[in-house]
Amino acid sequence: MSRPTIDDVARLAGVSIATVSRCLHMPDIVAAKTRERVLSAVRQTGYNLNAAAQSLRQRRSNTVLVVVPDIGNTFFSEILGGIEQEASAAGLTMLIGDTGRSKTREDAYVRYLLNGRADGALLLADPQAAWFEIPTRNDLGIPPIVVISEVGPDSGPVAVSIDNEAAAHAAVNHLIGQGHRRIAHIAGPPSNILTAQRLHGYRRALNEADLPLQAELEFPGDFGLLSGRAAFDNFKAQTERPTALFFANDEMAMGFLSTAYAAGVRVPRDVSVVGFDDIHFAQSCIPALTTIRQPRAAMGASAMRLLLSIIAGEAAASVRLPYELVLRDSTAALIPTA
Amino acid sequence: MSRPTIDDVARLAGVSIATVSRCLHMPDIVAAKTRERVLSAVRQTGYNLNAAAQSLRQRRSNTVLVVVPDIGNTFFSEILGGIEQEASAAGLTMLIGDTGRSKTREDAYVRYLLNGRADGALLLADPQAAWFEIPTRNDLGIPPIVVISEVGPDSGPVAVSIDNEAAAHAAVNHLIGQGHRRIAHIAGPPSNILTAQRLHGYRRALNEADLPLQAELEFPGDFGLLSGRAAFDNFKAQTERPTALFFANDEMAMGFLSTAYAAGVRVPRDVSVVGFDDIHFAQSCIPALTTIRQPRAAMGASAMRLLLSIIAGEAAASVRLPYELVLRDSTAALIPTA
DNA sequence: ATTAGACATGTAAACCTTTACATCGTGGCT
DNA sequence: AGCCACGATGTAAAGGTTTACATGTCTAAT
Repeated sequence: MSRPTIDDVARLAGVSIATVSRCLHMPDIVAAKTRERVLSAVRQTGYNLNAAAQSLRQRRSNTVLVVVPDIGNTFFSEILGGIEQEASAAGLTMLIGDTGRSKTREDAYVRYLLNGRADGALLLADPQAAWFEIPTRNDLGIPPIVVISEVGPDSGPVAVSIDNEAAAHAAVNHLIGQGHRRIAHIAGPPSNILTAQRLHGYRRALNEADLPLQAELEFPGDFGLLSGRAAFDNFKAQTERPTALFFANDEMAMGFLSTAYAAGVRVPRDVSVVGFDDIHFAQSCIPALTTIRQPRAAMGASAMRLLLSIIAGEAAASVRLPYELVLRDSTAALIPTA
Repeated sequence: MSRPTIDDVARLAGVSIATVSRCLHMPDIVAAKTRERVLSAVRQTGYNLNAAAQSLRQRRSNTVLVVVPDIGNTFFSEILGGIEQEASAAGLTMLIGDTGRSKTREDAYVRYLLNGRADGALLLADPQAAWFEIPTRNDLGIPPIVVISEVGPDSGPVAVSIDNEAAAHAAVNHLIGQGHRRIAHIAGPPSNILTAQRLHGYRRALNEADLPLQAELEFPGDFGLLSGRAAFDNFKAQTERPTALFFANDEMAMGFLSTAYAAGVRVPRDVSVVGFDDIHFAQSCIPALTTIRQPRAAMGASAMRLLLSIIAGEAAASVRLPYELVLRDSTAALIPTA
């Protein structure tokens, strides 16, 4: 009826429960003959370890929680790969919590961590308030947290990120270098910390090239396909259209590309486009998208290693990794109009 | 140094641990004044429930594990949304395990479930062997499993799916209805159960229209962007090119679209394209992709409800949900060549 | 022959909750 | 006045491991 326990195995094998436990975790210190008998009893009973009891006793769960704002965002998958690699090398199981940007769900995962179901958490982007209300006092035995992507200026938790401001600056500089003078920026959602940083990079690049900042060239956006479409309408409505667009992420750029194509506006002939993130589909856009690549696998791995060392009680500081401007076919030198 | 326990709270509030527990779970049966004192003690100590102890005592974890073969595949996100909704309504936390199609990782999640860390599991697509070696004997207290998408003919576990064979048939029939006679199919990976079913649908449609099955019209594929590109090379190399292509998923179709575009082959003028899944980006392909939509949210919700009822000890049978052929711009009537 | 030590196994405590049952006090009823 | 019932709280057992320590056996060195 109910799960077999270690007692059942011990009884069947004619040994004590301590020996069973040892067979399972340190097989080499138990006599070969005994071990064989025990393992056979394990098979016969269909025994499985009770993780709750184990966690309770060991005061750890051998699990790492990765909290993602939106699984649908393809940006995250490669990061997860990097995390998994390091996690499983350290004997931890990686579990993903998808908040769907909902406060309720987010709270559920905060509780999950606080209740000791995970030995630590990795937060991907867009960290909402709930996580920062967690006291970091490890005198309370609260599991450590590492943030991937940016954290606010108060920078409570340890973080792994690229320099978003510099990357945005590089992207816009590339456009300026190609002769563009009227460059628009489609921003991310205002709530996102990255939005401000990428916007700053955009503005700084314009400033340094003595180009004017114009409010009508800063389009709102929310990182979704639809924002990209809206950006096209916005673009089209302008009396003096920008010749280049810098999107705060690839998905919006893709939304723009398809809408523009349908409306007969050609990229890069009529307008150059730069994205941000280098998501999987960026290479198969039409045209292939020039964008900023973040070293996603490395970011994940790096964050996981950081988390592990904090769990191990070592001091650890935030890490900044290099980005890369990937030149593809969506940008071209400005053709001076006659 | 270490986590505060319920004892610490009880001592501080001057009550027994039973009262503390009651305050946390059934606040209304404890006197208002006491409750207040206890809750304040909880705040002061920074107490958090120890999930391991709770699970151990209650013999359940209030967690559902969702196993995904590849988080990067955007196909899954909407399914997860449907699952989450039902799960949280039932008071369960949804956790995602990403196997990355690796046997090792998959085993890790099997163990996770078997160890009682989750009260049940939902498998998304591509179920590998490991899961089916799990004895379903619930006399051993093994948590139940529900599969989303197809299961093999032996159909051990309960499943939620669409009729892939019929859907493929409908897709190809649409092409035939538009006058196409030479229709190719780009299959999924041979290991995937869906591959065979979609292939059968394709073949049956051809058969019913008295069109010959030709080996050179059945391209291999693996559901990835690159297979789509390879399909283009394959397409281009044929002496008598197909006039329509039915891809076993959208991602491959997208790979084809961008390659074809770059090579000057126009869709749907030169060749019609149908995908499968209706992933997020299908609407913003160039041209927008005709495809089969699976009711993803409904599939997730349905599977979760099924799992819940099995957990509750009720009998439950597999469910089949309706699909939909979404007509967009990548297919057109065949223009008879002069 | 005696004993130190290595090796294999057993004993029992600790990990932290939940919950059935017991206790105690109070107010309402007869 | 005495009793019942009920509401609020306490007591203690149970849930299944891991692991420090104890025990016992055997080998090898003196």
